Amino acid sequence: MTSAPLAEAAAGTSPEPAHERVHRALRRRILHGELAPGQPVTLRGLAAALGVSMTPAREAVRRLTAERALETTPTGRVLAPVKSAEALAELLAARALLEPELAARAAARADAALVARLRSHDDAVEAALAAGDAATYVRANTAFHATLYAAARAPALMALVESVWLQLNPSMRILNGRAGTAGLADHHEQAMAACARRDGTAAAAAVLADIRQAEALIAGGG
Amino acid sequence: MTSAPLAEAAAGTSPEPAHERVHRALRRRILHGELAPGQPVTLRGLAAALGVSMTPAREAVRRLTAERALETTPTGRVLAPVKSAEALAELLAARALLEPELAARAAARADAALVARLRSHDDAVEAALAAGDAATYVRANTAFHATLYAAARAPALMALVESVWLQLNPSMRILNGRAGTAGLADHHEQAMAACARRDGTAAAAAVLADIRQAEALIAGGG
DNA sequence: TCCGGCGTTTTGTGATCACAAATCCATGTG
DNA sequence: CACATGGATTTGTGATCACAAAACGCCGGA
Repeated sequence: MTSAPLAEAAAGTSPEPAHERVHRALRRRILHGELAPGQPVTLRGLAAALGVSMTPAREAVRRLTAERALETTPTGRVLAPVKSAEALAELLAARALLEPELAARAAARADAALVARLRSHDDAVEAALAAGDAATYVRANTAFHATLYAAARAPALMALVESVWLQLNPSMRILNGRAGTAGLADHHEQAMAACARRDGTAAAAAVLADIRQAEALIAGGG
Repeated sequence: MTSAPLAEAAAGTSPEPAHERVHRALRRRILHGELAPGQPVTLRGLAAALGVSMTPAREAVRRLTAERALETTPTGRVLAPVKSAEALAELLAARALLEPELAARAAARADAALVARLRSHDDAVEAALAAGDAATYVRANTAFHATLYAAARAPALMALVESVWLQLNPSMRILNGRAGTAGLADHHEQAMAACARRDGTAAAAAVLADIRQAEALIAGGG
């Protein structure tokens, strides 16, 4: 197997370790909500799927479990965690504490290019919402927030928020699947307007409202 | 050569994996500030120090790097991260966002036993401060906060805060080494009083003041 | 005294293997 | 028809190995 060491060796510029590639691939799947809660992740299966041996697969899984994106049972089995309603509420509380700060910092550094990228992601959000495509919605919504916060240039805070998303997104997919109502993008609009004005306070308020809306959705959906 | 599989096998109740033991041991060292920033951590060295092979050592290191407690250079070397002043400020900002919430939740659930445990840890803090023992101070101070927040029963928030501590503590040791001033425990006193009264707001305020003091310390120390 | 080059040693990486435990599934029994 | 029980299979774990690259130290020259 893995008879082909991949053509990227020809590029020469990026001798990326295999375990990092596995980590990013699995992380992306989780962040996009493609991994259902409770779904097991086997080392051999993951390794075979990406054409590597068990060792880098194990390293990638360990990293994700450290980020709480995966869960290890007492017997060593690894699976996407099933979050209780209380756990989801706690994660949303964490978002409510962290993300407004990130939004405020981002808005203070915003420029036209950022607003344009945000607009592009928000269009995708609304399109997915209209089409009832839950998976695409989660991906686009995450991309919107990630793009906004990246402008804050606060890597440590960003890492904390991403850890929360990794825990939240698998469950969000199911949640949004049954709550495909409209009008969810209003706060995105406010956030973009705040960025255009470099208004950090308004951006923080918009993001907080966005999160509060998600909280209400969970509380309502039970 | 790990000739002795440890007597814990006799207990029978906990067949704990080796990689978890390595992870906890290394994590404890980092949390206690025993690992100086920039100090390298070699896989073989770590494995030999704990009597295991490279594989579990590698897994433990991966977990810690995922928690941002360790850093990987482009060449694969692993070392305790050297934080810039901006990075430290960002981490303290994260503490200021998260810990007051945890303190408020903890105070609402506080009982006499908790206050007693906090008192015990705070005594150790003041003793270490008086003795100028930086390492013990970091350990006792962390134990005080950890004990308080554990009462909040918010595991996800707690995990985020612990990740911040892991990044902060190695640098804190150096910082406190040169700033051994007195009167630092006042906010701990206020926090314990707030817990005794079940006053969440006051507990949050006390913790926030504690963190602001640390921020001022860093800003002053430059 | 400082600096560049070269060989040795150290180090991370990924694959493979043996082993024990857990899981799964089918079968038989009440 | 529900449920326990048996064995076959899957799975995580930890050790070991070969390999390439990086780090280190030494030495000679300017």
